[in-house]
Amino acid sequence: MPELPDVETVRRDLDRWIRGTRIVHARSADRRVLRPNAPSAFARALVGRTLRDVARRGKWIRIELDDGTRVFSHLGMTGWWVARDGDAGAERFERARIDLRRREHDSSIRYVDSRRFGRLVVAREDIAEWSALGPDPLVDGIDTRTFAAALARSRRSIKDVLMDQTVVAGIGNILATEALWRSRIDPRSRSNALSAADVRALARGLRTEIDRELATRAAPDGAEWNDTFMAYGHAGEPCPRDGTPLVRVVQSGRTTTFCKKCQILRRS
DNA sequence: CTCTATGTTTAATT
DNA sequence: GAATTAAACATAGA
Repeated sequence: MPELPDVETVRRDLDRWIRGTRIVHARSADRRVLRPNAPSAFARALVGRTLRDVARRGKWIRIELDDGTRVFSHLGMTGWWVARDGDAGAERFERARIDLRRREHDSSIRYVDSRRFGRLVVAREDIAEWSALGPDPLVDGIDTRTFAAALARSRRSIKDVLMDQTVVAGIGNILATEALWRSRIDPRSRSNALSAADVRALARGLRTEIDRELATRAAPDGAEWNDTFMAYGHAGEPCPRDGTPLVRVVQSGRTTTFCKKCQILRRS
């Protein structure tokens, strides 16, 4: 589920479901997802409060309550939120539920996460993970000068640097793979070897791919996980641009798929 | 049974 | 000390 466009889609859903409602029950027994808080603290902080707004930076969602309490949600690899009727039974892999009172009938939102890499953190102020995030492409935009400076600072591969949440928040394996394909840059290129034109192309590629994925998720058929990618997940298939078979390499433990012909290795 | 997976943190190694 | 890399986490699906 996770990566900027997916998380933004969840943020919009949550905002629609919960803004202005009052929490009548809250429960989670999952110490792993709640870390470092205890289950009792989660319920105690939420019950009776009214939900204000839902913000997002990178892959983190921040829900603000009327007393200033903040609930941070990270979806990990397999997390998402669903809305149900107040009396609906538990979902498969449900890790937390928040029951809401609204005019006529009650509703309930559920956090579902099979692998439990996601987190739900209750705090009185912003948590370190949130504050450490770099600029968000939608909230702040990607400033070419700042972006270029950050890329020039590292000798790591451009693929690794793109996924560094302190450089740009919200880029995961898919966005990095797709943006590099769009900007015709070999993912193994050293970050500090990119030219000014490369940096501009990459910023554009990121923005284009984010907008495209957001539109895909907002489409009426609502497809959440349909394969609309040019390179990601297509190793061995022809590059949509020039037909050369896409190759697969592993960088920092993550699969990267790219075209050796049109994605050129930058060397300094 | 084996392999891979949209992510992050931490331990180990260079 | 900084930078890399591997392992770990927990579970599903091919």
